[in-house]
Amino acid sequence: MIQIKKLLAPNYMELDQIIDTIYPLASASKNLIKKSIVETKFPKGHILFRANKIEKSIYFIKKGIARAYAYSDENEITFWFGKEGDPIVSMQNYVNNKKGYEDVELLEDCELYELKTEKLQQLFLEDIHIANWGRKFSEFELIKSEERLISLQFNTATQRYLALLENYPSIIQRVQLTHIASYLGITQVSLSRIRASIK
Amino acid sequence: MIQIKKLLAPNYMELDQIIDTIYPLASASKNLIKKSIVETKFPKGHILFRANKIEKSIYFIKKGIARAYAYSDENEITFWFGKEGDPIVSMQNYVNNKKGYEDVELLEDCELYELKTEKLQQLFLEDIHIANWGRKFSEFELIKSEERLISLQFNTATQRYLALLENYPSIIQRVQLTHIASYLGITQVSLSRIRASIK
DNA sequence: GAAATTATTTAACAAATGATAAATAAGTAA
DNA sequence: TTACTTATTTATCATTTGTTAAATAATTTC
Repeated sequence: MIQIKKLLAPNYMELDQIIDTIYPLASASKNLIKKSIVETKFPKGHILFRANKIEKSIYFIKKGIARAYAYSDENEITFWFGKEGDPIVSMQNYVNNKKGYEDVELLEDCELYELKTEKLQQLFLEDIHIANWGRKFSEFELIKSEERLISLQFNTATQRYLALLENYPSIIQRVQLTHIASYLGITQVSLSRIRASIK
Repeated sequence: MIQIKKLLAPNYMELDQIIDTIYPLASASKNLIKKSIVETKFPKGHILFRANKIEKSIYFIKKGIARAYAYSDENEITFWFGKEGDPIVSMQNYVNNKKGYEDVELLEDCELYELKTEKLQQLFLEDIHIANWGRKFSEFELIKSEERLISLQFNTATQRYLALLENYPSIIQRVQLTHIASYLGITQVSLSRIRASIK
């Protein structure tokens, strides 16, 4: 079991690759972004974003995984997972300068690239290529969000679990089932039943 | 009943207001966008987008309502409603130049503003203000998508119905319940039960 | 307006999921 | 290792939602 984990463990995701995957930039523009980015590390369990706070940065994951969750009544509900290469953004914050409704918790020791939102906003107004990079960034996040939405609306819990297993095996291997159940919109008891039924 | 419908019927949404609400533009940039837009009309029932086709335009709704739906097995599932002021976009198309998976059907006689995607993409590369306008456009769509996602994941069907009633009363008054049930992720029988239970 | 069509509600039973509690398994720390 | 804590599974029963069919209501067409 531990061997499988090791085999599937993703490598570090380098900054250049993250930036280029969103939208290829000529080096002048790319350097403007890179100059604004610093690397940081936090241990497993660190709360990177707090609900009801205005966060001043967005991040990209070099190494590790994270989850975003919010509260419904007393219950903590996970609605997002991020792994190597993924951005960590509080959308209400990033887009509207409003307080976010989510906490972001690091589920492993993480290495992150940090980018101050204010600096990025400034670059959007100064460099058309970076403005288009920012446009593509949100477009891709939107595609992901829509896929997720349709998966929730169209598929049964069992189908959603199988899809997660298929598309993001590393999440299931690295994250505890409580969080996965909540991400799938079901209880952890229900997820256990589903796992038993598909064997 | 008909009187209530009339009272709540929204007015025409003018193009300037739609553009400005996304991101205020100086008149030079705004005119570049407006020059690329033409008005069109289609009758109720018209299929504006076809699944598995590459659509060449995006639209904004001046007057009327529309829905997007896709098929899961044999079942048609509505996952989006648009009303006056809303954009009609096939995301896979707009973002990735890929075939969309959805049909878009007009649920009333509609007046639309049409904007050729290719022309808009060109403007993104030529005008930094329009690039940022396009960025804000996707950012706001992303916020809406995330809200929808969280509503699906966090709330019961009854809560989702009540929220729709609260936030988009015009949808419930103008759209048949079959579509609303499918949008809420439940059957129309189940929606009937919910409606009966909250009286 | 009457007939035909479509939309919505109601009823009865099946299947899936939730809630609670207890049992087992896995992981952590002394 | 052993004890302790946390995670996961299993069991039971209640609630919600799905499925199918029939009844009623609303809308459309002639």
